[in-house]
Amino acid sequence: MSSQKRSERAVTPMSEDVSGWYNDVVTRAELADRGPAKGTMVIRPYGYAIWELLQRQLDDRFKATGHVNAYFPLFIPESYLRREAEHVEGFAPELAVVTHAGGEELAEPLVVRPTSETIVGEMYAKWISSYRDLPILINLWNSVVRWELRPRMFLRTTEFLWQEGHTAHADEADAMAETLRMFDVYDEFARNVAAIPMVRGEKTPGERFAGAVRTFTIEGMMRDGKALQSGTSHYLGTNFARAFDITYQDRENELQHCHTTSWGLSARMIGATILAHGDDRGLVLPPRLAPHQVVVVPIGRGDQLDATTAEAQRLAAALRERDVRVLVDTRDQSPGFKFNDWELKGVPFRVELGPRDLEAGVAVLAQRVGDEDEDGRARKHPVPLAELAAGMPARLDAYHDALVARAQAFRDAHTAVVDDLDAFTAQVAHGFAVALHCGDPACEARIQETTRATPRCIPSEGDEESGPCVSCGGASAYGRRVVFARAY
RNA sequence: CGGGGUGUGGCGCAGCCAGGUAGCGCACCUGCUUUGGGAGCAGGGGGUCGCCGGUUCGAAUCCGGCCACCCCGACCA
Repeated sequence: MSSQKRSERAVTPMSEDVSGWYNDVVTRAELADRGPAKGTMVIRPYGYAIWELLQRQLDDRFKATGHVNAYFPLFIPESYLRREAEHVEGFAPELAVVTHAGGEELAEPLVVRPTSETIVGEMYAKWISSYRDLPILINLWNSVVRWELRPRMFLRTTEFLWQEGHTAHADEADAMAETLRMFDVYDEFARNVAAIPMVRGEKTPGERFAGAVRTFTIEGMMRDGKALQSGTSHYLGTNFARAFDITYQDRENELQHCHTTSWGLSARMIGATILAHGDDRGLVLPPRLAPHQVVVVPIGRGDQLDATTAEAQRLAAALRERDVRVLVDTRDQSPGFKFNDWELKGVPFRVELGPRDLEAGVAVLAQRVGDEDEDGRARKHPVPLAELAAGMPARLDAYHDALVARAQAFRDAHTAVVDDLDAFTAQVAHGFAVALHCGDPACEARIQETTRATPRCIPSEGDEESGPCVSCGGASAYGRRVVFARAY
């Protein structure tokens, strides 16, 4: 093939233009497409299959920790938002408001939910009256709308899919335990399902959720060294309980305010997966989020193709028996086309099955990443057909572990402790800077202005340390170092 | 909202400077040949040239205005 043809089909190299690369991968791998209205996107079947896998595995974890699902309305009376001062202030700029409906102006405008704390609070107030009603542990799978100035598919769209958990508890200890429990669930999920080792920690006051007392976050490092907030868990104290009268009578017959929590993880996690694992060939999917973990490509023509296709189907059946998601690609395309197509789509393992292989009783196995030759091409290994299916679950697990290790190594290589502003500025250009900070919001703002980096979190793991602020030289806050990075 | 860029078949582009009614590659359809890294040949379908107005015998092309989208900032899961 001519090199011209090739470059036309390949995605924009990541090294050249990360945004261009990202857009190419999302559209060419058929994960999503832009919707007609600004900031909207259509999640295509391949992308939605990833979402369904993510959703199911996360939902299992919610159920295992005692939560139940429910559905709350899309429309919220505007006045509800106003009841919690910080909450309104935080969300006012990105609200979509419905003022007309049924051909008439509404008596009270309705906001399209940007998040559901307020309407959940209103209903919880109605449902909770005794300590016997607590805790209440509800999760919502829905979409929310936040009017974004600069949309990017999966990372920041006007409407996005997510889940939001909302819980109410008798006291702070209970609510804090819940906040941290779900924080752990997110962290574990990110590592064990999305294969992304997260930096976990607490948000600084300036970065906290509007209306929260404490916010915990998992931050992933993308291949360009930028941070992506990938899940947050909030302890809301009694802020919403006081705003919405969520009260209960305790054993002593005293009226008490509930302590509430909320926690959310969105389809942005798909964006995180793309940006954390992808390469110049396209998408790299972790096996537990891959709609097809194995694709089998039968090769040959005429009767030979019939024979290899039949064998491919037998192999696929054996793989399915072991709960491997497998697809036999019987499209009327050349084998080379299929190899490239499935590499672009990030499928972990590819099996080639040709006449020569049938003869030898083997199949040719290649993996998407982690086993390349000098030219960067996936090595091909003949594997006895009889052993392929039985060994696949272990191979998938090993592949997952290798992705985690690779991402971890990348993150470590792009994270550095820095103690002066020059080193800080250089570091955030390509990774995370771990620095002492005074905690002054004005100082945070100055850092962002000059370096475009923001405090991502105060890491949960980390030695106690104090000293001069990396920026202003004032006394450090938090008793430990803060992770700074440019963020998506 | 500031700075940069782009609008021409589904996608990527040329044509515009020197106006004459649209072309290339990919994709698509049909047929034959092919199938171990993006197949070949032949035939074919598909475009109000972002929108509105102006100049002109005639506008994708020149002039004025508007709009949309993308990228980089400010806001954000």
